[in-house]
Amino acid sequence: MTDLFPDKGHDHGRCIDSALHQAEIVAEANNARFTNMRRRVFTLIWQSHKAITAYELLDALQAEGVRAQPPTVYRALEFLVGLRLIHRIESLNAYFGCDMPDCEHLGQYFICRNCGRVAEAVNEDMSRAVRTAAGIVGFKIEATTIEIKGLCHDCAAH
Amino acid sequence: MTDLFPDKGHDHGRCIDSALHQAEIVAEANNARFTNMRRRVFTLIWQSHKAITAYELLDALQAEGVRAQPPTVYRALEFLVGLRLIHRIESLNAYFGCDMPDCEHLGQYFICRNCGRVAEAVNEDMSRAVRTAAGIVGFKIEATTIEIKGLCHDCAAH
DNA sequence: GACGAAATGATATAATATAACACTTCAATA
DNA sequence: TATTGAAGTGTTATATTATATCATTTCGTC
Repeated sequence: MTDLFPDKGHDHGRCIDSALHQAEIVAEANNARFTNMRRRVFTLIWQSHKAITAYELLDALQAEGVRAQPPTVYRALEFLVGLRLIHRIESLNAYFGCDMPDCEHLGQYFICRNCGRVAEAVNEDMSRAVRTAAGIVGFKIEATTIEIKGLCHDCAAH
Repeated sequence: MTDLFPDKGHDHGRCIDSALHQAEIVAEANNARFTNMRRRVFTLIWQSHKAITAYELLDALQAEGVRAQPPTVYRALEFLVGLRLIHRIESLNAYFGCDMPDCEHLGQYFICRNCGRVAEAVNEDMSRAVRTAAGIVGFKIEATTIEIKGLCHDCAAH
């Protein structure tokens, strides 16, 4: 078994740094401006491996002393989702950092209801199953949402 | 190709009747009361093959002369979702009638962004892929959301 | 430095959802 | 059949999530 969820002792500072670095590259490649506000929001999202809501981000920004309003947060989120630097988890109305923003992928999200952590997986069998099912019914796919709720390995064990 | 979406000329009255009939059976089997309000909401959801939001339902009820408030609608929805008589489409914040409430299934929803229709499919390859992926990472599944947006066969053709 | 496009600020409000408490309905049964 | 208790619904208020609109600022380009 390979646990997708990060170790308890993992060096989270490195997670964030690496994500930021990748994000800068992606933004650059898209001729998009990775502004201060966007960087702040992105960094806040990466503070944990949980999904975070727009208003939690807003509170966090305000706690940092930034005078922000909802539209500011939603704009940053829209930007980041657009570049696939983060993903929106529909069933939580929340956002989650993507750790493979440089390749197009159909991600599936495992969401632990106990610890709140989210892990993204890419699974070719699943992608193929979706494509095949769509093909059979003549459906032209534009976006796919796969969200799986339950207990992560750690939480299921306790 | 088998189009999951109903024919233009299909007898929708029969859809509704059949759904209502099945719903009554399911409710009975669960010792649950299929009250007037719940029946009204259920019937409204089945008025079309589109997903409908809570507030659209509320408006429809009020248009029928029923003096309803949001909690009334949300309670009926909760009841119906609980019995799996309807499904919530997370990415639309909307609800959709299930046409196979009598068997437990992992459904996937094809949502046409042009005509708004939704079709539910059950696909064993996909279910297996989800289970396998979860097994590999030691995740205990409790609920799965699969929503696919794009163009249905009819709309893609035009 | 002037200009225009993009980003952000600011205010207001729309859309979605739930908490809390009062009242009614209904089926079981005393 | 009257009682009663649980389930359902009514009602009011409010929480949560999201967007529209217009003013101002920032920033790269000329």
